[in-house]
Amino acid sequence: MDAALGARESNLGRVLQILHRDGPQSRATLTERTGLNRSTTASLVGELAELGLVDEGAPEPTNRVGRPSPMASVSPRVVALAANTEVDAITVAAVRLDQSVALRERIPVDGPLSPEAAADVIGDRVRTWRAEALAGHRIAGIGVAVPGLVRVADGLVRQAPHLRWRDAPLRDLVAGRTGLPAHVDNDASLGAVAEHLYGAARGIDHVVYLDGASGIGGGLIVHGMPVGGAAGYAGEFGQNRPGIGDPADRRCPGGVLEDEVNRDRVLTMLGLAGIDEPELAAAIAASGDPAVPAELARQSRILAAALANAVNVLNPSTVVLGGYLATLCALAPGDLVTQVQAQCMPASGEGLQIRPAQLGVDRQLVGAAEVAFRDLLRLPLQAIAAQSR
Amino acid sequence: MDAALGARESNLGRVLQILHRDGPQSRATLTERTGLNRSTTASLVGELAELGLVDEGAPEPTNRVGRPSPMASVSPRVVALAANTEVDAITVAAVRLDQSVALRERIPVDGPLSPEAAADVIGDRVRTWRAEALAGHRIAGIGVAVPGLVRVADGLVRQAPHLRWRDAPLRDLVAGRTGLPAHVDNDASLGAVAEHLYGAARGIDHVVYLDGASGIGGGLIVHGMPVGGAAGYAGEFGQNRPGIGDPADRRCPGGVLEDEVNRDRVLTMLGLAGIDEPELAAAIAASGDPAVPAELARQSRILAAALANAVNVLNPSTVVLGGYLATLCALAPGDLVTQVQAQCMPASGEGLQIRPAQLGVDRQLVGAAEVAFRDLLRLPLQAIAAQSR
DNA sequence: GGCATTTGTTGGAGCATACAACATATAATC
DNA sequence: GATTATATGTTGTATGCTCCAACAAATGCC
Repeated sequence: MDAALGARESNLGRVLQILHRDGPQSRATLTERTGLNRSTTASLVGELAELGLVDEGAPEPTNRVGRPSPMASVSPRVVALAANTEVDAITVAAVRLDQSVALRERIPVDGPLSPEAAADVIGDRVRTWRAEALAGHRIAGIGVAVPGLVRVADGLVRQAPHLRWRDAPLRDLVAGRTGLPAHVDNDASLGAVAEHLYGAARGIDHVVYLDGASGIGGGLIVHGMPVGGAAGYAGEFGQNRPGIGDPADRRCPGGVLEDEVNRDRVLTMLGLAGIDEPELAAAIAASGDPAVPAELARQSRILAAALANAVNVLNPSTVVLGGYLATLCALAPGDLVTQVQAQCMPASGEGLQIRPAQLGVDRQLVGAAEVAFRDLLRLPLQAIAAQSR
Repeated sequence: MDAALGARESNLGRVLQILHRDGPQSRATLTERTGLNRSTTASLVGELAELGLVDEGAPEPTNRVGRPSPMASVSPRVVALAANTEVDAITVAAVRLDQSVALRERIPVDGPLSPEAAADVIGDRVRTWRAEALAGHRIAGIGVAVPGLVRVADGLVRQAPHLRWRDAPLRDLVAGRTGLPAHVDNDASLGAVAEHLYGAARGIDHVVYLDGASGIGGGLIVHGMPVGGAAGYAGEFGQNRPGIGDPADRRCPGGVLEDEVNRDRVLTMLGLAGIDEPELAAAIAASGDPAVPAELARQSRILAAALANAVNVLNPSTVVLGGYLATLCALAPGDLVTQVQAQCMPASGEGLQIRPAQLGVDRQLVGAAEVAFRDLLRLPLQAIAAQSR
C-alpha cells in the first residue's frame, strides 16, 4: 500500500521469503534476486540475523573468481506449528522455515472428536512442546488443515462431514488453547499451496490441484496465488457434476464427481479395506480381475471430463493429482492428458501437464505451516512486535 | 518490485487509477484513499496535471466546514482506442479515461475479413482520427476484442471460428497499422473486466462472467484481477460439458454447453432471425407457444448445472450474465440462483448473486480500452517516455 | 464577527536505498 | 609464488520521496 513507508520492512520480508522458499544462498544471489543494492542487501540480512530469523554462515566454495559471498539461511529455531485433523487421528507438527519437519506426532483418536476436543488435543501437544522441545524457539503461529469447507476469514469450519462438524469456530478454539495466532483452511487447499511452492507445481503460476482421499478435495493457484474465492470455499471439484460421455459409465445417477471417481469402489472390488496408497497400488497390480482395470479406466474417463472443464475455465499449465487420484492416474489404462485434451479446447490443453503430487504425507502440514508463516514473511517486524505483546 | 525506487511513479499511477476508476474527486478524498500525506497528494496531482493527464478544477460546494478542496479529474484529452471485431462489422472507438466514448464507428464488413484486412480497416480509421478528431489528444494505445481464443502474451489469435481466423498475429498487425502499442484479448474476457470495474460486478473481487452471443464466452475475476490462465485462454465456459440432471434435457449428444444453451434454438422456435436482444425478449413475451418457455426452462436448467460447477470451484460472490444469457435468466421460468444453489455446495452458493450485465454495447470497447490504458495507469512516466520515442 | 474545522502550502526532517570508492578474498596467469 | 582479473563486502555520502509541523486560507456555525 504505502510504497515508501514500510519499504524496509517489506524488503526484509522479501529477503526472508526468498530464503524460505528457495533455501540457503549467498548474499550475492540475494542481491541479484531482489534487484537491490549490495549494501542494502547486506543491511537487510544483517537485520534479519539480529532478529534471529536468519543465520549468516561462511561462504561456500564456489570455484569461481571473486570474493566469496557469505551464505544466508533461515534460522532453524523459527517454526510454525501445523495440525491436520482427520477422522482417526490428529497430526501435530512443528515445521521450520526451510520446510523441514522438526517435530511430528500423530495422535490417534477414537472416532470423530468434537471441535473443542480436537482443539484440546492440539493445545495439549503444543503446551508440552513449548515447554520442552521448542523452548527457545520462535513460533510464528499455527495452521490447521481440515477436510471440509472453511470460511478462511475467521476460521469457521462450515461443514466437515467426515468429522461431523458444522459451523465450528475452530480458529478461535485453537487460538484460545494455544495462545498462538491461528489459521484454518481446507486440507486440499493447503496441499495445493505446498505443492505449488515446494512440490510438483513449483514455480508454476496456474495450477489445478486435486486430492483424492475419502472424497475429492481441490485447490487452485492462479497468478501464483492460492485462490479461496469470496468466502474461502473455492476448489471443491469433488462436488462437481461433469458431463459423462458414455451414459453407461455412470454408477450413481445424480451423483457428483467424488461418487463416481471413488477409491472405495476399487477397494470393494478388491475385497480390501484400510490400506494406504502404496498398498492399494500393489493390490491393483497383483489383481488378475479384468474388472479392476476396467473400473480404473471408467473412473479416469470421468476424471478426464471434470478436468477438461477445469482446463477450459482456468487454462492451467499443470494439474497435480494427489492421493488416490495419483494412483488412479498412474495405473488406469490410457493417458489421462490425452483424454483431457480430447475433451477441452485444443489451445487450452496445449502443453498441459498432469503430475502426481510430490510431497507425501507432510503435504497438508507444510501447507498449514505456510499460512502460519505468512505474516512473518510479509512484515517481519510487525509480526514480531505483535507477538511480544 | 523495487519498493523505494519508482515509489513516486507508482504513486502517480495510483492517483491516476483512482481518478480513472472512480471519477472526479477532491484532493482531500484522494489523500484519504491513498493514505498519503496532504502535501504528497498535492504534489502528485500537480505533476499529473503538468503531464496533461489530469485537470484540476474549482472545489465543489460541499456544505461542510473547512477549506474546500479542489477537484481533480482525468483529462478528456487522453484516450485509448478500442476495436471490436465481429463477423459482420468492426467497431472502432476512442474511449476517454472516464470511460466515456469520445468516438465510435461501426464499420460493416462483408462476411469474415482476413486478419490483415481487419487490421487495415482499424488502421485506416485510426489514421483519420489521429489527423482530425483526435488531434492534440494523447492516445495511450489500442485494445482489440476478438471472439476467439487469444494468446494474450503476444496477441496471437489462436482460433476464432466465426471469423475463420487461425493463428493470426493480430497484435502485431494492428500495432503495425496504427503505430500504437496494441493489446488483443478475448471479447468476453474484456467484457468481464469492464463489468468488474464499471458495471454489474463493480468492486466485487470474485466474479464469474458469461456472455451469450453466437456462442458462450466467459471471463473470470479472481482476487479482483482478471484471470487469463497460463496462456490467456481461461474463461471458456462455452466448451464445458456440465452434467445434465435429466437426460431428456439433452439435445446434442456429446455436445458442449453452448450447443445446449443456445440462442439460435429459441430463434428457430420463434421463426425469427437477425434480431437483437430486446427484440428477442419482446418476441418471447409475445409468443403464445408453450414450447418456448419450456425450452427456456430447459436451457436455464443446463446453465444452472454449469454455473454450479463454477461456483464450487471458484466460490464467486457474483455471477454476471451478458447478452442472450441475461435474456434467458430474466425470462426463463424459475429462479436461476435457486437452481444453482440446489446443485452446488450449500456454503459455496450462500449469498450468490446473479446479475445481468450493465454496460450494454460498449462493454467490450470499455474493456479493450482498459487494457490499452493499463501501462499508463501503472507507470505513467514510463508509458509517456516510451511513447515519445 | 469570532471560532472551530478542514484543507492547502511551505520548508525542513527522516527514512531507505543507490552510488562510488575502497578493501578483501578468490581463481587464473605467468 | 607474485601478479592480475574478478567478484563481492564495507563504508560514507548523495538522492529521492514522503512525512511532519507550522502557518495560511476558506468555509460553516454560533
